[in-house]
Amino acid sequence: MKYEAEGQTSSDPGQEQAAGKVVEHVRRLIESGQLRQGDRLPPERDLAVEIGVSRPSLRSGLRTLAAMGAVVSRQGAGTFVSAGPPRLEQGPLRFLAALHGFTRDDMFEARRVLEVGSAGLAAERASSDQLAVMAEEVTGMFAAIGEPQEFLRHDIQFHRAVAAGSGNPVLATLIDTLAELVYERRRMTVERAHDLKQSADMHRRIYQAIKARDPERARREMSEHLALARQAQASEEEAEKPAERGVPS
Amino acid sequence: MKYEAEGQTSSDPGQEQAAGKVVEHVRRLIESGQLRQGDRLPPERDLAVEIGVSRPSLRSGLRTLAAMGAVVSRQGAGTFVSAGPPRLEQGPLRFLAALHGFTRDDMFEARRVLEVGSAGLAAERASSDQLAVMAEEVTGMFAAIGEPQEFLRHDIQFHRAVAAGSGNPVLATLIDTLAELVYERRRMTVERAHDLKQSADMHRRIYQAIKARDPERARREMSEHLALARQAQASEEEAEKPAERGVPS
DNA sequence: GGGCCATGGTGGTAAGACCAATCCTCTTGA
DNA sequence: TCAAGAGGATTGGTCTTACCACCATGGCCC
Repeated sequence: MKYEAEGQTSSDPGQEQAAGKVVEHVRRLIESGQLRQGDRLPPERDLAVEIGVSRPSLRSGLRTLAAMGAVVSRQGAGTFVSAGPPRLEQGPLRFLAALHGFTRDDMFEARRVLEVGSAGLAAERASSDQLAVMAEEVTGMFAAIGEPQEFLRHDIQFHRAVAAGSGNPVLATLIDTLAELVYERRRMTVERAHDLKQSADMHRRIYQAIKARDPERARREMSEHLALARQAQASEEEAEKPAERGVPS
Repeated sequence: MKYEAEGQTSSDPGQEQAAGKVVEHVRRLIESGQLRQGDRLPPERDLAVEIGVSRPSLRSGLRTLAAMGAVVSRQGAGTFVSAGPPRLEQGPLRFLAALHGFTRDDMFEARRVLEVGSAGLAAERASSDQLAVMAEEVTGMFAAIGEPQEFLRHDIQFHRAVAAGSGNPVLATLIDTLAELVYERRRMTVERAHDLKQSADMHRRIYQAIKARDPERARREMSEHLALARQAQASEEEAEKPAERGVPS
C-alpha cells in the first residue's frame, strides 16, 4: 500500500504543527498519570504511528520535550520521562542573560530574594528531619574548612536543605536553578577564599534561627549571609582576572 | 581561533550530538554579539552546511532553541532570535507541576516570595518614570471596578511595573513567568470577584509605600495583598466547581 | 497609479535507509 | 549448574531526498 498519491498527506490545515501534536500528546499522558517519573515511552516508530505523525516530526516534538527537561533519550535504550528531583534547565536563563545582558549580580540578587523567602518559610515549617539535614551540612562545613571544594559541596547542600524546608517545591526548584548558575563561577574562585570559617558560622546562625522557629531572624541571617557572600565572591574574582582559559564547553 | 579541530567526524564519540552542535553554534553567535534580538538566522539549508550537519539535525537543534525561547521560526519568513521583553517559557514549569504534583498554591506562594522581594527593591530603586506607570495602573484599576477583565489587565500591568521597578530583570522575568500561570486561572474566576474596590485600594497602598521609599512597608503591603488575593481566588474557585481537567492548548 | 497575482525563497513534513549504542538472550566453557 | 561472553534484536541518532505550505517581493494588468 502506497499513499504516494496526492490528496491524503496534503491539504490538512486543521492539524496543528505536527511536532506540537507530539508535545500535547505526551503532556496529556503525563498529566493523566499514564506516564510517571522514569517511565519509558513507546519506541519512536510506534509512538509516531500512534500519534499520527512521521518519525522526524515525532523526534522534533521529543526534542522540545527534552529541552524542557520533561524527557531524556538514551540511544539504544529508549526515551524516558525525567526522574529525580525537579529541576529547571538553565539553558533558557543563560540565553536570556546573553540576549538581555543579565549580570551575575542580577542572578545573585534574584537568588537572594528567593533564599531569604525560603529561609523564612523554613523557620515556620521545616520538619525535624529537614532540620537534622541542615545541622549535618553545617557540621560538614566546619569539618571541611581546609578543603574549599568539599566545603562548597556542603554549602550547596545546606542551601538545598533550607529550600526543601520551605515546603515549597516550586521555590526549591527555582532556587536550585539560580544557585547552580552562581555556583558554577564559585567553583573556580572558592580556592582563593580565606574566610570559610566565617562562612560556616553564618550558616550556623541561619540554622539556629530556623530551628528556633524565628522566621524574621532566619530571613535576616540569610540576607546578610548572601550579601556578604556576593561581596566575597566579587573580591575573589577581582583577585585573579585573566585566568579564564581552558574552560571549553 | 578554533580549538575544536582535533577529533574529526568519524570515530569520535566525544563529539556532541549533531543537534547539540547547532545549539552550541547559535549560542556562541548570540553570546559573541553576532546575533542580536530580532535578527534573522541564515536559511536552514545554508546554516546546515555552515555548521556541518544535515538539515533534520539542524532543525532538531533549532527546535531545542525554540523550546528555550531563544529563537522563533515563522514558516515562509525565516528563523529569528527572540525579541521583546525577556520571558521564560512556562512549559517546563507546567511539566514539573504535572510530574511532581506542584499545586497552584505552591506557585502562588513562590510568586509571593518573588513579588514581596521586588516590592522591597522597587521602594529602594524605582525611577520616577516607573512610579508614574504604577500610579497610572492603579488609576486604571479604580476606573475599571465594573469591568473585571479590564481590571485584571491593569492588575497584571501594575505588578509588572513593580517588578520592573526592582531594577532586576531576572526577578522581573521570574515573576512574569509565575504570574502568567496564576493569571491563567484568574481570568476564568475574576468575573465572580466582588471585592475589586478593595483590591484596588491594596494596590494603591503598595504604590504609596514604594513611592514613600519605605521598603519594609512595601513588602508588608505586597505580602498582605497576595495573601488575600490567594484567599479570594480560592473562594472564587470554590464557588463554581468546574471540570478541572481539560486544559486545552 | 493602485491593486492583483505569479514566482522564488523559506520553514514544515514525510519517507526510507543506514549507523551506533544498548539490551537481552542464548550459547559455551569452566 | 552457573557464570561469562558473543551474537542478534531493539532503539535512538543521523543523513538524503522529496514535496508541501506559507510569506514576501516585484512585475503585470486593469
